[in-house]
Amino acid sequence: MRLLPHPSVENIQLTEVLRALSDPVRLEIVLRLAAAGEMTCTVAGDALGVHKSTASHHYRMLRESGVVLTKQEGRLKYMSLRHDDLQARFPGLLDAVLAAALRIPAEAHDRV
Amino acid sequence: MRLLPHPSVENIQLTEVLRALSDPVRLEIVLRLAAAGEMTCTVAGDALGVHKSTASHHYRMLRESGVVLTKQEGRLKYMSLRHDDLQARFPGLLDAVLAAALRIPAEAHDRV
DNA sequence: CCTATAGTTGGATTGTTGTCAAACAATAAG
DNA sequence: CTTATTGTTTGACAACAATCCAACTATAGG
Repeated sequence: MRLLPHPSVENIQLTEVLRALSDPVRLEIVLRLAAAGEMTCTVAGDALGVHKSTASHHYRMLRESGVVLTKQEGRLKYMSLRHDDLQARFPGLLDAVLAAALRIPAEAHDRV
Repeated sequence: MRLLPHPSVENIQLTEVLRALSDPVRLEIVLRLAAAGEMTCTVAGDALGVHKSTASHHYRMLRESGVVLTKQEGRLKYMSLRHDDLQARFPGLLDAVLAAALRIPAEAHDRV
């Protein structure tokens, strides 16, 4: 099991987290991770409507902003929300975003 | 007293709010509004380190995303946080962002 | 009417971002 | 070793965003 480079908890930046969550595709990925816990990139990126390289780009944004943790096992990469880290750094923020996103039809994240 | 065009509560988009709050300059403006309540653009934009036209651009972003309410009285424009509207639409979100931003030195919003 | 104040708009620039396509790398499995 | 699977990287491109400057609008006050 190999861990990819991530920002430490104290280096997670508020503006970068907000920026990461402000993209509809990334928000959808985060919602899936919140609903299903750890999942591979392929599963998380299924039927997102974007090219796999675009999805890969979003995985990196989410990882580098500190929103998700990625670990590699064999040829698979498992992503999971850094829920505890984010809760420690910005209490209530992720939960508020998740609740807000869930209260709205998924198609509306982009534009109503 | 004249009101500028704003999105209605139900048309406030989560991703647009997050996007609006993800800019250090705008986040600083929002912090000032949270601390001092209603204030004019000049006061809100004082010593932000950006040109007044840039600040004006940010005021519009904040208004069009639904974060602030702007009303004109004479030649002054007063901005205030749409705290109740945001609380109704995305409960806990603004408070979590404000708390997160306050817990960090202002200079760190950009980059530590 | 003239002038100062408050803020916006338009243009230009510079940098960032989201996207796809094609090529690549790494691993698992036959 | 060969092949299929998983995901990344690189390049290209268009759209967007932050910024400044200069010009503008609108209002208040003399």
